Amino acid sequence: MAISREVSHRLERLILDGGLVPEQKIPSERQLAARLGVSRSVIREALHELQGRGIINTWHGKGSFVAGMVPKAGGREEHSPLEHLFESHPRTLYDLLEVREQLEGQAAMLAAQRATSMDRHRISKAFRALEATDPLSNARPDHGFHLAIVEASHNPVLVHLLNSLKNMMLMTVQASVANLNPQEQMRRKIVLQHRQLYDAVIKGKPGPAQKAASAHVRFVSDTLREMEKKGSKVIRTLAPGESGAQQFHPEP
Amino acid sequence: MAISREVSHRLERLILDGGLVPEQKIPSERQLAARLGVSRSVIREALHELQGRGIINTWHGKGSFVAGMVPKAGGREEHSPLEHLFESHPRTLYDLLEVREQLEGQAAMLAAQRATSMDRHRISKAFRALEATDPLSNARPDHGFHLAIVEASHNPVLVHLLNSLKNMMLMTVQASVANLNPQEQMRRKIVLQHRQLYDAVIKGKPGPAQKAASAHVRFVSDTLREMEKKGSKVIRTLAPGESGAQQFHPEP
DNA sequence: CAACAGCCACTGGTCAGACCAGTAGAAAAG
DNA sequence: CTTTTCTACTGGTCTGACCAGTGGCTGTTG
Repeated sequence: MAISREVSHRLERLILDGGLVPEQKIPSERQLAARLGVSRSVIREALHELQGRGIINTWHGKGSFVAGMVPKAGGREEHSPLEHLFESHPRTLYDLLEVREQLEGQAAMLAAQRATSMDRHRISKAFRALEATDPLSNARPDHGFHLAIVEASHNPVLVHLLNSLKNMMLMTVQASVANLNPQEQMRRKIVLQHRQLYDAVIKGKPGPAQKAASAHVRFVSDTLREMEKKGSKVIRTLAPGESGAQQFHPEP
Repeated sequence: MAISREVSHRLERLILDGGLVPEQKIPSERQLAARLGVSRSVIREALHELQGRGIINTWHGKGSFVAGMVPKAGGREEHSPLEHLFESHPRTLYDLLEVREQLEGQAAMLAAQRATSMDRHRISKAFRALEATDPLSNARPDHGFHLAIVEASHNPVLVHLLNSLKNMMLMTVQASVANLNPQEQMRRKIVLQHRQLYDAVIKGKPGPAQKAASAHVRFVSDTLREMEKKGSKVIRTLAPGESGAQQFHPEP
């Protein structure tokens, strides 16, 4: 097998296992060449393969960076069968939340088991940003916090699925925080749930982490349901400029 | 924009527009370099991008050829990022099984709760077919049984996800039954697990149903792992004629 | 004649070193 | 202090060489 192929596989594996994390800078071509004992051409060809499959982004003069493993929002409009179903039957939202409840729980459990010190650091950072921000103004910290946990599960399949589900939700429903936070009472509960989840994951308690994450999604789902029942219109429009997915893909 | 990117785009466009036909040989790197007035490095990097996307295949000493899009029954041939990842990193199989363990459990639980009389009838029918068939000869009854249960969960998101995951598995690994059944001992265990799952769902016991389904997937995963460790090559080729995608769409 | 071995002109794969072109931070100028 | 300039990075391109598979042509040999 060609060396460049081996290199690209090695890097890809490293990224999937969490050795290299989204947004993280990859060593320069010259450094990689020296460290792996191959010529720079080989490195460049390997990096171009990864570019081709959207795993890394490269900027002239700055370097190469790991891209998020999320389906691209920009570019081609591929309406998957599921998305189609989703648009025509908004009630599917609760089916989706039902599945998310399960998967977020599993992700939190695995994160509590497998998180490396760097994972914990990223989760903590995201958590601090979450607590520092007013959730009303911005949904990003909330996404960042949950994403950090999911990625700490070191299961690329899980990462991909949850990202798809979340993006799909955002196409129909404004992020849950925007819907729920207005009520101060709700806001407090959510903050508490986040803290419980954070503690469980950081302290490496799989069981409590799973329960906390599941309960959180469950709470959001139940509350949305109740709001709709009471006639409060759930915001189903997307805030302009917030595709929910693009933020992880600053296109080169 | 980098020249190599322009070249790869130009070639991709050419291929998509039909200027270059699958199986057709692409001009040699040196020819392309001379004809486009760029260095060979640029051509090689562009070709590596196309390789990364699975658009071309390259063989040392022979040349580069336009990859034939695998003609699937459905017609749509989008190599999702996840599928791509999956083909090049077989270890992801266990990540996938890890997620399936969770989702199949949830599906069984919901099925036990929500199955209508018609659902029960379909499940029973599929179960009888499963017990009547020799699993060695055909994997369809096994799929049919699990599918009936998943559909009885009445959660379209769950149905869709598990269907996708199963299809993805079949692209890399021959259906688990084909790998496991040869050992009579394994076969008995699997039959027993199926029966437990069936009983729990039909009798409307959510908890046991969930556990049975999860345990079943877990057992398959563990066994596959063990087989690979012992050196037994897990069949990773697809049986001819079974595309794995068409057989799970009996939906009207 | 046919079958074989060897040669040779391809193909892609790798290497080395040079230079161009953006970027960002440090140092010098205002 | 702010602004400009310099400098040490980053990736992008080019050149020319050599290694390594592939397959066809050719001369030898049975």
